[in-house]
Amino acid sequence: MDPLYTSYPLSIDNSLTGEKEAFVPVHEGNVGMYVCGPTVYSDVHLGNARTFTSFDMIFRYLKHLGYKVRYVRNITDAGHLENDADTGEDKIAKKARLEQIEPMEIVQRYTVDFHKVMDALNAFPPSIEPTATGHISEQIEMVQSILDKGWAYESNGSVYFDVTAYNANGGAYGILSGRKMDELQAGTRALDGQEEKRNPSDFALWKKASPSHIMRWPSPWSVGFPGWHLECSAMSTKYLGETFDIHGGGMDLKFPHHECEIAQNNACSEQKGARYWMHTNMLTLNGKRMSKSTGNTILPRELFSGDSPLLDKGFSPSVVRFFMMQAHYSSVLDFSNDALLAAEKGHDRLLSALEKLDTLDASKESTIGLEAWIDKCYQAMSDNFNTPILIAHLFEAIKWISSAESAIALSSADLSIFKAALHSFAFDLLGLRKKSLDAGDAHKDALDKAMSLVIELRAQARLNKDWGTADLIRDQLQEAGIKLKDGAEGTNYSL
RNA sequence: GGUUCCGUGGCCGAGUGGCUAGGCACUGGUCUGCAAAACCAGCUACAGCGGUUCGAGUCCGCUCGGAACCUCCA
Repeated sequence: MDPLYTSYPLSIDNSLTGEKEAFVPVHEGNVGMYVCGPTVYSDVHLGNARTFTSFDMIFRYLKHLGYKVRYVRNITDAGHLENDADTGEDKIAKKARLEQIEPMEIVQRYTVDFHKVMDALNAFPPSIEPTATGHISEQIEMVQSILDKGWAYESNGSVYFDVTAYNANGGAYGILSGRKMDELQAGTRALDGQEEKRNPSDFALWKKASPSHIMRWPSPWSVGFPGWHLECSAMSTKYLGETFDIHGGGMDLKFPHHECEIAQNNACSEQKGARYWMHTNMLTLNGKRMSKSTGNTILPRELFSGDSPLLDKGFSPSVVRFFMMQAHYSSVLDFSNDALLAAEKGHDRLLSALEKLDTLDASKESTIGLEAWIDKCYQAMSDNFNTPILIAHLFEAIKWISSAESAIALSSADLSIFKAALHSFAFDLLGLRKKSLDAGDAHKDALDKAMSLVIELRAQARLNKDWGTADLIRDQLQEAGIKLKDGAEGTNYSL
């Protein structure tokens, strides 16, 4: 049987060209995808979580289509300059000194935290999660190779990429972000080492370490650390090759980070690295950019627990994920208490319909066009991963399932196809998770038994028209966070 | 100031020139001891002003408003 990607060919909005393009991988049937990971010097924030959740969905769909995917997402644990430090000191080292611990201790703590958040959001780990500090020699080799080409120069122990020379020799710095060279000259500020550069738009490939800089490695030029953009070029090349399929990251990395990456890759191997660039959009909170200084910020764990002045309550990771999937990855998404509340209701309705799916009976014949429906779902996803459209189609199916009089009938063959399709769309692709999986099963069993007893007692009271007792039970349970739902076939409850 | 992008019904959010996206809220109904839940039905918007077109939410121009980037940032 042919893989799904032949029936539902994928198209991707390529930010390198600005066009939506048919996706054709370098090696048929295989996909190499590199996504810029987090800098692990503080708590992962919600924006990071959105980006990585989007790429998790993309990873899931690529695999679902039948591709063999190698998904590489790095951990940046070295090499970024502190923006408000005039020492040119490593971000991680600076924080370490403030907290009086080892840099790698910071890295470890926030890496673990990051993994916890992504796990809660039901994101698969990438195939490879390389660290910048684990790939210093590869980065040094890359610097050397660019120097050999003549597109970089050494200055006082540091090495800078020579943007002017690169562009004079056929390079296209600015190709991704649409920036023109002359526009890049203005508006620079007094960064450390600026006087070492020939040109303000040149960027560091290797930086000589100041005496206070803790993270440092020997190199042919100085004891120092790699430049801001080098790790991604080095690691994507190492694990995916000089030319690979997809490179992703947040929109904010487009310039300068990804622009520099392309230049570095191109300078080394005359390949541009990735053929398809995908940029996920930003997340705002109550219509504004998140900012710690104004208090307009929220951490994933605060979102889950509700421990924030901006929220009435906590939202389960599956609800958060559903909320994110209701918007397209390439659109700005605004987080707010009200929007989350609305998403939660939709999410819960979707999941309870999926539970009801198991109780559906098969008929002799099908009365709906199941094939056409499944086709629509795949076409939405294959059209640049349009999860909001997929969700709209899912709600159409929900209507079929939950109509009281069973508006539809499905043959037993179709019923199992229908079940399998819904499960794979909701759980395998969107990555939603059933609530019951969160609670311990033993507790759940015990609660079920206790509740059926309470429900039985209330049913007796109602039979005796003892409304006082019946309503007391209902109201007290409500206060305890348990909601009774009276239906035609008896009463059940939800937490 | 420059680059990129966005402004869709009460709210959130899809829309790839012509065919009701969807969710939440709301209103009516079914059900019900009451309520909730559930189910059924209704709710037709595209910032403003011009232009192109037989036809524009969708293309072009201008105006207003917003976002990201231009300095580390998903």
